This record gives sequence, C-alpha cells and structure tokens, in this order.
Amino acid sequence: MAAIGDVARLAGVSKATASRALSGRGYVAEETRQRVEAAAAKIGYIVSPDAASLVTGRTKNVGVIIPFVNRWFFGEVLEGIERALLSAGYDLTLYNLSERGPGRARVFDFFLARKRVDAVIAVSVDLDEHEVASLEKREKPLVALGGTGGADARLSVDDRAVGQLATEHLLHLGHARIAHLAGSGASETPASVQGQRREGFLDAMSAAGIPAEGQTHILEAEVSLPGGYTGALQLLGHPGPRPTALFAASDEMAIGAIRAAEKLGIDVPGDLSVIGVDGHEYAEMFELTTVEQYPGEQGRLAVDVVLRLLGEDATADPLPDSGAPLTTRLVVRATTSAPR
Amino acid sequence: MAAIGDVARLAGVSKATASRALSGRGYVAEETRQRVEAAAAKIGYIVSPDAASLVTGRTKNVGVIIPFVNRWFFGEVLEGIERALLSAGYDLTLYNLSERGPGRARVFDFFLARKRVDAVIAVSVDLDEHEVASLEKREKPLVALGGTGGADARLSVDDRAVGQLATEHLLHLGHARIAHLAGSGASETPASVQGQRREGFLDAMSAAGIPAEGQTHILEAEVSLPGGYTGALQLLGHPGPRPTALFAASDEMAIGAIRAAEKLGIDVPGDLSVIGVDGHEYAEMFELTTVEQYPGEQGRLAVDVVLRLLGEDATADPLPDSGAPLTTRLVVRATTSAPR
DNA sequence: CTGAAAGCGCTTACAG
DNA sequence: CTGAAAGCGCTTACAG
Repeated sequence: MAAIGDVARLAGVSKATASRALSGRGYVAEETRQRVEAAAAKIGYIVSPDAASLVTGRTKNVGVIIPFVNRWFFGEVLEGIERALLSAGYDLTLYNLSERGPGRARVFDFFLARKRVDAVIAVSVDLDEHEVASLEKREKPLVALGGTGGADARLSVDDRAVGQLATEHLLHLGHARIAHLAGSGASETPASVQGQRREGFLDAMSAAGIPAEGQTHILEAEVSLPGGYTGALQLLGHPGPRPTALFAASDEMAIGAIRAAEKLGIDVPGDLSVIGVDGHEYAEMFELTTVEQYPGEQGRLAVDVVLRLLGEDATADPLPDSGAPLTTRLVVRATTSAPR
Repeated sequence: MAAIGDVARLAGVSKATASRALSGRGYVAEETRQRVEAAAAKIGYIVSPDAASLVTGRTKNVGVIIPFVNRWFFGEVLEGIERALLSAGYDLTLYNLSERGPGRARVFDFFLARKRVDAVIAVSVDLDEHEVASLEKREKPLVALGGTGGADARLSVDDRAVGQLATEHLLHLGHARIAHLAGSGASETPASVQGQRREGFLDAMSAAGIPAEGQTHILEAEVSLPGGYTGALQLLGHPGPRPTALFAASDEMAIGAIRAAEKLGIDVPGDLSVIGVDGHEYAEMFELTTVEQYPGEQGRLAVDVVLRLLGEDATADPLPDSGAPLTTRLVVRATTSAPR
C-alpha cells in the first residue's frame, strides 16, 4: 500500500513537502508540486483519511439520522444530501433511526459519540435533551431538517402555514364539511410536522367560522399509502353527513384516500375533493392537488448549512436566513373542485 | 477530549492494559478490567475509531453502492443492510450511484479507493472491469446483490425463473395473448435483472408454443409507477388484438399499468390480468398478484456474507450456498384470473 | 497478567 | 520554499 513516504522518496522531497504539494496547503514550488503529483499518480497513491483525520481532527464525513429511507419524502431528502455531500468531497454515514429504543441510544452514545463524523444532519427527528447534550459534548454541529429539539441550525417548512393553505384552498372552493386525515401523533405532539399541519387545518377552519367540533372530522393514521387508505375508509364509511373534501397530511395518504373513495364508489372530485402535501412523484399521475415541497433541495440546503458551520464554504453566500421557512407551493390539479 | 491515556492514568494502569481491558483482546485480570471500565465510564471515554483503524487496518465501516434509494426495492435493501451493519457495530457509508459518468468514476477511484471502508456491498450495479480492478487492488471484499461483474460473492434472485414463473401463472390461467412490460435496457443487457426477467418470459412463451413474434408484445419502460402507466397506455392503446394479460417487470410498473387500464376503461382482471414482481408494500392494497422477493432480508444476507468475508463471524454457520438463488414466491391475489 | 516502546500514515508548527 | 521532528490516539508484539 503506497504511503506518502513512497511518494516523497520517488519525487525526491520530504514527506512534509509531499503532503503540502498534495493537499494544496502551504507553499510549494510549482515545479516541485508537479513532480510530487506525478509521483503520486505513478504509484497510485491515495491519502489515508484515517491518518489525516487523526491529526487534523476533521473526518470529512457527515452523519445523517433519518427515520425512514423508504418513504418518498425521506428518500428524496437523502438523495439530495448524498449528492451535495459527495460533490463537496464528504462521505455520508447513514443512521436509519426511527423508534426510540436501545438501538437509538446506541447510535447517539456510541456511533455518533465517536470522532468519526464532523457534523450531524437530523431529518425529521425529535431529539430529546440527552441526545442533544450527547452531540454538544462532542462539539459536533447539528443541523436539523424538520423535527424538534435544539439544533445549531434548523431548516423547516412552515407546516402550520401548509395546513392552513391546503384547508383554505378547499374552503375557497366552497367546501365546509372538510375532514383531515392527520399523521399519527399529530394531536399529542403539536410541534411536530404532522402536529403543525393539523394546527394549520384547525386555524383555517376556525378562521372560516366553522366550529371545530361536530362539523369537522380529524382522524389520525399512518403517514403512508395504506395508512391513508384505511383511514379514509373509516372517515368516509362513517354514518352521518359525509365530508365533501379531505385534507390528507401527505400525498401518499391522499393517494390511499383516493383509492378508498374509488372502493366505496365515491367520485373524486365530484363527491369528494382531496388535497395532499408533498409533491410526490406519483402526484401528477393521480392528478392530485397538493402543496408541494422540495425535499431534494431541502437536503442540499441542509448540506450547505453544514459546510458553512464547518467553515468549508469559501463563497460569500450568506447563511440562508435560518428563520425563513423552506419553499412550498400550492399545485392545483384534478382531485379538487367545488362541491356539487 | 478524553483519550486512552486519561483512562489509564485514572485506573492506574498503562495505556496498553487499558486498551486490552476495553477491547477485550488479550489477558487482563478481571479486577483490573473492572477498574479500567469504571474509569472509562467516569470520564466518558470513547475510543477514536480513526486511531484504532490506523493501527489495525480495520475501519468497521462498509461502503454501500446503490443506484436508487427512493425505489421500494432499493429502500428495503438499504434498510436491511443498515440494520444488520449497525447491530454488528459497523458503520454504513452510502454511495448513491446510478448513471455511469464522472461522478461514478470519482466514487471508485477516490472515495472507495481510500482506506475508509473494509468492504463494499454493491446493490444491482453492473460493475465494469476497471471498477472491479480498482477494488481488487485495495483488497476490499466486494459483495454483490444482483447486478453483474466480478464480485467476491454474489447473491441474487433467479430472475429468469421469476419471469418464467410469472408468465406460466398467466399461461396456466388460460391466457395466450400475454404482453410483457419490461424494464428499460432489458433487451440490450440480457444478463441484467430486467434482461433476465424478459428472458424468462420468452422461455415460458416459447415453451408454451406461442410464437414470440406477432403474438407477444414486449415494451420497455422505466421501472417505476409512472413508467408502468405510460408503457401500459401504449401497450393497451395499440390497435389490433389487445393482450388479455400483462406481466410487468415490477410491482410499481404493474400498479401503473392497472391505473392505465382504469383510465382506458379496461377491467382488471376481467379484461386484463396483471402480475408484477417484488412484493411491494402497496401490492396488497392493489390486490396485486405478484412474485414476491424479500429485499430487506436480502440486505441482511449480504451483510452476513460481508462479515463472513471479513472474518467477523464466530458462528459456525456455513456461507449461504453462493449458488443458491434468493427466495421468491408467487402470491396470487385479485388482479389475475382466467380470460373471459 | 502488565508495561515500555514502536509504529500505523499522516500534518503541522518550527527553523532555516 | 523545504525538511526534521513531534505528535494525533490508538494497538500490538515483545519482555518480563
């Protein structure tokens, strides 16, 4: 295995000079630089990141904690992060962590506590004090994309505004009996993504003067297509006046709900308007009205912030205003219309 | 930052003894071990993996190359790999690599060439000679899950048999005009997953004495729901005798095809039987007949093999017979029936 | 069972 | 602009 000593010998310089030539740090005569580089290329020298990390304290590696990889939103975020990190010369170490439990503690107390990552990106994870403290102790920048808990920087969509916007779209079309298919846990954790969307729904309804009780139906279900399907089946099969519109907390849920409506012989949008959230890749095919967000881009932004915090960024770009929410956009397609 | 020297001092032993006590390698008096462990716990000592790697040559880190994270199959595989690696104390470094291009070369020649991973798992990637050589030179075990190219171990489904089984199911129901929605590139790369499924289809058709030309339709499309939708629209909208059954190369394609059939007013399974491949989480909801495979389990198996190759595995378990294909199973639901 | 010493492969002050 | 030396934090023969 070629080491830097071999390169130095071949180029007729010291290891120090070889190191400087290869890393581009410090002064090296141009002619020397070229000789060193030729030598390195010749013997196929590749620096050992471990050895370099040991002395610089930088690993060029970022840990990503993400609750799912197999939901559209999270997959997109992960791809965005991966691409951005790779092009900055960073590795991505993946921690797929959802439930609280011993596995989770192990990641924080063992895996992330080691000096193997320079920073951590937490996607939609609600960090508790112990977890935040564990990262703080190691002085690792923590960037959060959604989720709750004290991070050094936080990027998030204004999910309350999203919930409000989606609901207002339905109200604006003339609907009054509007149901909300919320993500599980929405009511217990009002600060969470799903909780905020629910709050936004309630905001819009009460602003429209529609009493929350009786008239409105909220049902919580798993944030997935089958979750939306099952949830909608309950919501729509319930005796009593059926809602004329449904705000589903994600596109996957919305598509499940559309499927459920078909099953029950309820026409969309004739008998039921459906709106989702996400801008899922399937949304267009299902002609779904939705509030789009851009998870791939969000991942890229999170990496930008991380690099900024690590002092990597030579560009004069200001930090994206931490207060400003991430971009979202209402896209109206064929699953919403005025009530009959 | 607490180092092993601090632990040693606190416990009143040498660094060597502290190291042995903490790692469990080499002899240490039980009483000493406990003292060292108490000291480590007290000051929150955590070993630096970089320093350890430098001397042992082991990083406890595995690189995973995967073309998508956001397709069901790949997401499941990745989750399976992640879980298995984590529980073995390994990190997972993710390389999301699909297209050939400069980015891809960079991963092989730079990222993977460094000594940061002990082994590589390549999921459904067709490695060329240069890429294999690049890993071989670094002496890194390479385990492939699907895909082509010389790996040290390869796990794969018998996709030809899968294609054959799916087609035979349709033939057995009495269908003769059977179309195949193949994955793009299937005909150019007969050795690939999609190519093999197509071969299996052809095998079954010709075994049934149905001439391949004229009677059978094969269309290639992107392996995704929209791909299946668009492809099926073409296949079913074509003038001439319509197929009575469709073998889609993946469940996502099959679901897209079902959607297309609905759009065209073609009843499934009355006018058209549809079978997919995968056992996608949505399959049940769409009552899809499919040939299931178990990607999460496949990921776990790949990790098993990697650990075996790294000599990690103390268990006497024999290597899973490398020749034996991975498990698949025909699951009949409501999208296939006898032709009218 | 334990310790002193060497060394893994690099980078970084420090002199010159 | 370049080199000699120290040191990052660990582990592993080697003696004892």
